[in-house]
Order: sequence, then structure tokens, then C-alpha cells
Amino acid sequence: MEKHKLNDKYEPKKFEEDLYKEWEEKGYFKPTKNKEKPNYCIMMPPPNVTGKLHMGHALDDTIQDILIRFKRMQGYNTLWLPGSDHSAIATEAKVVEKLKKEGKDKKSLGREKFLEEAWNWTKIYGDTIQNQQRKLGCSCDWERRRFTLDEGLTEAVLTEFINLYNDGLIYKGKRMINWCPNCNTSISDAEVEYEEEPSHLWHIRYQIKGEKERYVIVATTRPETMLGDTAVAVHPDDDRYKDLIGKTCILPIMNKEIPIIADEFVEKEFGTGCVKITPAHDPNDYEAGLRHNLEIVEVFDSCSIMGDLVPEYKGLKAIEARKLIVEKLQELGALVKIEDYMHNVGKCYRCHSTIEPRISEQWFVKMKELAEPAIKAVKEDDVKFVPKRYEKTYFNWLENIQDWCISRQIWWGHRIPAYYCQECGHINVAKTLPEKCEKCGCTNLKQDEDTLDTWFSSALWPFSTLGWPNMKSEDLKEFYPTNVLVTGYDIIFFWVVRMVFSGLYAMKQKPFSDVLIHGIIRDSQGRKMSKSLGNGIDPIDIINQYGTDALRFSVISGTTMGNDIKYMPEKLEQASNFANKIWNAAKFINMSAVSDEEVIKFKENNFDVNTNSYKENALKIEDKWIISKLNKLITDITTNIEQYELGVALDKIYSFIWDEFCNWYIEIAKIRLNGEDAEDRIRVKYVLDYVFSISMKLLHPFMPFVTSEIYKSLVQYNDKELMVSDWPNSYKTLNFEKEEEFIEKLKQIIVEIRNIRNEKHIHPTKKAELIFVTNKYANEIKQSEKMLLKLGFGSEIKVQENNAQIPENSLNIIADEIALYMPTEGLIDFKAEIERLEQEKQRLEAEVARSTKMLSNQGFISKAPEAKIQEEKEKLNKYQEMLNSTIERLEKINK
RNA sequence: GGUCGCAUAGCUCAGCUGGGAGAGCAUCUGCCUUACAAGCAGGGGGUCAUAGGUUCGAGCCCUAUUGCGACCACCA
Repeated sequence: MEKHKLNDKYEPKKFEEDLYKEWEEKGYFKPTKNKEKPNYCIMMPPPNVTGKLHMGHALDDTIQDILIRFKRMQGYNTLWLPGSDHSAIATEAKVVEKLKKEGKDKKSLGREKFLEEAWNWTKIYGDTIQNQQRKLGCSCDWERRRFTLDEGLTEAVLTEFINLYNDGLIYKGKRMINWCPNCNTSISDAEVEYEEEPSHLWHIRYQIKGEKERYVIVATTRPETMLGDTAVAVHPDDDRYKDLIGKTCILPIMNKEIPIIADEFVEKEFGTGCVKITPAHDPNDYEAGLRHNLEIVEVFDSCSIMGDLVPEYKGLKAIEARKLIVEKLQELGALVKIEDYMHNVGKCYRCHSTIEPRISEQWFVKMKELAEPAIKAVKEDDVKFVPKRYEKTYFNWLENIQDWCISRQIWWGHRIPAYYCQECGHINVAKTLPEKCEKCGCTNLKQDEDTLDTWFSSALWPFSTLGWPNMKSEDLKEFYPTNVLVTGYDIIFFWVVRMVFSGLYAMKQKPFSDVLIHGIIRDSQGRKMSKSLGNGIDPIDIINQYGTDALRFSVISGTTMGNDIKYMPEKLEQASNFANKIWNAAKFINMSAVSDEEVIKFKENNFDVNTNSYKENALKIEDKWIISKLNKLITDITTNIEQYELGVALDKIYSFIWDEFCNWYIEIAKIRLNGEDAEDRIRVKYVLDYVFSISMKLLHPFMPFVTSEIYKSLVQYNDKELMVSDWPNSYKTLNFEKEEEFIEKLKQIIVEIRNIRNEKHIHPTKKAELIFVTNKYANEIKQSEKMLLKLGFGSEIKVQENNAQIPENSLNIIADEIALYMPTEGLIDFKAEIERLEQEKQRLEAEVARSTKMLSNQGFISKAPEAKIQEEKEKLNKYQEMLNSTIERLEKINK
């Protein structure tokens, strides 16, 4: 295969787009139909069809892509299914706005024409986010992409509706619902957000009937609703009003008699202890009204005051009516006082208008029965939340759930499949217009005007996208239940809950095994990113500037699943520096003159694929060290990803590549690549290529582009392209404990040499003689001579046995079982050295004291694990030895 | 009112089942060492919010407190 040559500089723009195209064309994103391993499936949360990629998507999609790429490399038959949501209210609002600009309005346009406009709109804007997801590197199967309003999904929605209706779980009823006067539709409880707002408490006097001198004073935040009051309530135990219970009072303006009732929901301490009851416009009052059989008097219709109460107020909006009514009350002398008050007001989550609680006839899903199995599924760990604490959020919602209002008074969405008989009034529920009414047989039928809540269709997403209700669908059989759902905690209520109960109801099986919950990306000050604050970061801008890999790194590195992420732009610097680093490392590896053939041959001659082991003497100590480290890293990363610890996994690869591989192994390799031993040049090139290519594999799910591009330049590329290559395994045969230990000790010694040289400002050109004293590692040190000379700034290496003659005037550096003596002739001044040794002596004395104390601790000796005690004893011995040697040095120098 | 989270270096955060306090950025020192100055080698900097408790041993477990944040419920 033609080898790929890397550009001189890391410039992500030059290859990211091409790579993605190539992957897609080669069909890498599609399931492989590999039957050896199980299927693995993720459903992408469908973004708003007219939406635009924001940081939340970038995070969500990156997490999913990491998991999918990981599982794909592990050999699973993977499917990541993308799509988009019609986002009923949001899209309709946008279309309405567009029409408005063109001087048209929805009503006069008519339903048909309006829907045409809406479809056009989604066609124009519908692909934006998908193309942005391509830029993000999402390896999802675009050919399977679905839209919640497409034919198949509509079929699913109708089927689900009809099934629920036939099971008595959907009903139509007149109940209190949340009305958004701006969107002009009902919305569900989940779609109401509460916000604190400064308001007032108006105290209004209602006269007691037949008692000229007595009044009750009610306090209200909504005086305009008083027109619809049908009672005043007090607490049954409130001594102030006990005698009034059962009497009636006169409602001002309306001059209507209303009863005074007792109800425990009234709080004696709040306001005056008297509550006006307006069953038509307040959820609590509505409930109270039901308990006491009160009349329901509606004041407002969809947005303004109804005419039949007080004709002069007809058509007024709430705020306008409030002003007039307060004035009127004042005029009548019924207004006692106005108090400032902070009030929690319900707002529409889409348009932020104040919600008007209203009685209205709507369609509802009965929730109790559906909620129970959904609770059970999570309680029994059939569905697992990661992190687990979000289960509580889930339970909290389901255990207190109210029936779900699913009808919306808008046009963009699935029209409710209910047909009203115009003769007998019977409701016919069917997928298409029935020929005749199933009750009276007449043919005069009219379909319900309303559409369904957008979340009704998203609730079916995990199976409707796979072909449900066609139970014979191949995809449905293969991929349901899916494996993991990845989403932010902010839509547990909207979506996760509803998918679980819908899946359990329709499929009799959970929709997914794991729910991976991540946090929200905030700005560097911790604020939510929002349009109004203008603090949003556009992921596409980041990609253009730093590349996709950097963006992906920046949202994963150093994060914990479930916690919010404060987005630090500096992280992008780290990320692109890292990409640049590995780019250059690759360039270095490829610089060597050793040919691919030689490397491959070396492997063939020295590595036994059956036993996964190397021949005796095939590798040098440092080769074994890095291979052994890599081998452990493979295990770590694999378990970390499997446990969704993506931040930890990424940071481990980062530090392996940068600290171990680049800073140590490559430095060591340089010496050998320039050496005279031809065989060793091949060997070291082999190890470089091998270790680096495995590192690219481990890093690939996180940074797919740069790793793929680099991988193409490595010898391993002869195998397969990176994203469809095999995930590495670790093998016991590749653990080289002894070599690892030795190199770690040498590193310690070398760091110490550098430290000293740095402190004393010894120029790199000033080399020193290095005298190692050890019994255990004499052999290894001889083998590592060249490396030690280079990294340790040595002019010459000597190895001596313990109790050998040590030259005067030398520094000693001690790691476990190795001492290094570095003659200091012409290198340093002794005053400073004595000082250093004094400090060292103190440090060691402290260590010895600490260790001794610990070992003399009765509890420690009796209860700590044996290994721990042994370790501590060894530590003590070691420190004691070092201390003695330091003292010895000091004495010598002092002489 | 209920539930949950956070508090660790100047900043942003890791730290899995208790046993070494860590990373990136910033800062200081010295290096253009032929992959990389977007770099290399080092240094400084922390009573792990506070007070108790459990333990031989606590950043980690328990209790309380303080501060910040989120969500749910809601008082008219």
C-alpha cells in the first residue's frame, strides 16, 4: 500500500474534511453485520430540525461518538442512528414569524398552506445541523437518519396513540392545563419553568352578607381573576374566621354571593388567612373547587377576558384587565392595600410568556399505570443511570407524576387521530378517516384540529426509528433494546422518562440499558450559555480555528460525567498543542531510514502471534519498559471507557503519549537510531512504530481525525485503516515488571541529576563522570550505557559493586538499590552542596522518624494488612540507609 | 418546603473500592539538545470550606455548620 506522507505542519483543516468524506464513502459508519460480537446501538437524541449546533450538542455527540468508535473497534456490530425532531411549537413559532415578516398570517393562510410553508422551512434549514455533526466527526449511519414527522414515525405515533386509547390510557377531558397565551396552545407540566418575579399582593375586602360591619380581606397576586371567584376559603381551625364558615360574602364588582368555606390547604399565616377561590384559573383553587363542588366561572378564554361577565372588560388582556379592575376596586373602597411581593411565576419554556392556568378540554395520557413499570425498571437496575444519583431525579418526577397533557393547539405536528361524529358526538379513534361512525353509522365525521406534543413522538424514538410498529423489522430485532442513551440532565423529565415508559409499554422491553447523563456547558464565569447574554461559543468557530480534535479534547479532558463544565478556552490550546505534539512525534518516527519491510520482518522474526510473546533478547530493557507500560495502559483505558470514565481515560492516554513516550522513549530512541548497530536501529523503529500506533488506537475514539491521519503514515497501516482496525488487547506476556522497575529507577536518578544541574546552573555541555553503585542492576546499567550518557549528561559510565571505592568530592544520588556518584570536580561549589546535604539529612531524618512512629503504632501492627507493614518496614530500612550514606557524605565533604 | 450537587495550587478542574496530594493554564529559572519554542529541563505554590466523629490511618466514610449552585414542589 502506498505510504502516506505527513505534512510538515499540523493543520487540521487540511485533512479533517477529506477524511470524513472518505469514511462515509467507504461505509464505515454502517453496521458491519459482524456476528461474532453482540450488537451495540445508540440512538442520537434528535436535535431540533431547524436547529444549529451548540456546545451542548458538541459534548453530547462527542461522548456518543467516542463510545461508538470504541465499540466498533472492539468488533461490535455498531449502529449509531441520527435524526431530527420536528420540534412542534418551536418550529411553528419560527414559521409564523417568517410569515409575519412577509405580511401573511397563519389563520388566513389556512392549515394546508401553512404546513406547506413549514415543510419548506424544514427543507431549507433541516440539513444545517447534520452537516455540522459531520464536521464534529460523528460516525453515525446517515442512511438510517430519521425525522419525527416522516412516514414511518408518523405510523408509529398513530399506532401508539390508538393502542393507548384502546387500553384506556389516553382520554379526553376538561381539566386545568397550562396555557401559553403567546404560543396559543396548552403545554405540559414539564414545559413550564418557574421564575421569581417582583409583584404585589392586593388585599381586597369582601363584605359578609347580612352583616354590615364585617368583612373578609383576601390577599391575591392576581386581582383580575376575582371576577371568577366562586368562594372564599379559610382554614378550619382559624379562630379568627371560624364563625364565618358557611356564611356568604359579596364579591365586589360582580355583586355576587359566594360561600365562605373551610379547607385545610389554606395557610393561616399567609396574608390574611383568607383565600379567594377561582377554580377556573388556579390549580389549587381548581382542586379546592372540586372538593367543595364549586361553580367554575371562566374569566379568560385563550387570551382575553370573556364578554359575558362584565361587558366593559370584554377582550382585555390580563394585564390590562388588572389595571382597570384594581381601579374599580379602589373606587368601590374594596381595595385595602397593595403590598410588594416576590412571586414565582410559571413561564413557557419556549417563549417565556407567563403561563395562564386554564380549564380546557384536552387529551391526556393517564400516567400512574405507565409510571409504575418505569420506576421498577430503574429500581431493579434493568435501566442504569450513570452517575447513579440522577435516579433520584427520575424517581422524584415519576412518583409525583400528573397526567400528561398531549394535545397542542398548533398545526405543525402529528394530528390527533380522533374523528368526531357530527351526529351522535361519538369519538372514533383510527389511523385514517373512518368511512362511518362506529356508533351511529353516519358518515359526517370531522377530525380533531389539534396536534400531539412533540415529545409524544420523541418518546418512541428508540424503536420507531428501527421500524416499529413493524415487529418483523430486521433492525428492530437486531438493535432493540439499545445500549446507552446519552443526554444532559436537563431533559430527563422531557424525554428519558417518557422513552422508558413508552418502550416498556410498546415493546414490553426497556429502550436502553444505560442512561449516561452529562452536565451543561457553561461559560468561563459559570453562566449558562444563552443568546440573550451573547456568551455562547459556536463549536463551528472552534473547529475552524483549532480543528475538531481539539474541540473534542476540550470538552472531555478533565471532566466528570454528570457535572457541569465551565468552558475554558485555554483548554483548546492544550488540546491543539497535544495534537501538534503527536503530529511531530509521528514525523520523527517516520524520519528514520529503516524501511517498512525491515520493520515487518523484525516483527515476524521476533514476535510469536500465537503466544503473544517476544523471543528472548528480542527487546532491550527500555523497549520492554515502554511495551509493558503500554500493555497496562490498554487495560486501563478499556475499563475506563467501559465505565464511562472518559475524562480519566483521555488524560491517561495524554500523559502516556506525552510524558512517557515522547519525553522518555523517543529521547532514548534517538541515540539508538543514530547508532551503529543496524539490527538495533530496526528494533527501535519497530518499537516506536508499534507503541505509537497502539497509542493512536487508544486515542482514536477521542481524537479521530489526527489519529487516523497519522496512522496512515505508520507501518501498521498495512493492516487496516484506523477507525476499522482492532482495538488493542493487553497480554500477560507483555508485562515486564523487572524492566519497568529498573527504568523507573533510572528515570528517578536522571531527574535527580537534571535537578541538581539545573539548581547549580551547570551548562549542558559540561559532562560528568557517572559512577553507579549497585549489586542488583549492574547488568542492566551496562546495557543502558548510551542512554545514560545522553540523558544523564555523562562523560563516562562506571559500574561498581557495593562497598567499592568511591571518589572524593562527588555527589550521590540514591534510588532504591542504586546509588549514583557524580564527581563534582569543576562542576559545583561545595558550600552549596553541604547545604543541600544538610537539607537532605533533615528530610531523611524526618522520614525515618515518621516510619519508626508508624511501625511502633500498636494498631497499625495489629490491623494493617501484612503487605502494608512489610512495605513500611522496607521504607524505614531504605531511608535509614540513605540517611547513613548522606551523613557519611557530609562528613567526607567537611573533611 | 423537598431533593441533589459543589467547596482540593493564583485560575479551571482530576483524584475509581480509605494508605503517595495531582494535571492543564499562569508564575519563576535555565536551555533554539538535528520531531515539536505550539518545544525541552527544572523550581516555587495546597491545614484538600469549618467543627466534631469512625479508623492504626481520612481529600475520600459518618454527623453538624457555613458559602455557592441546580432541580422539584409551591403559599393565594
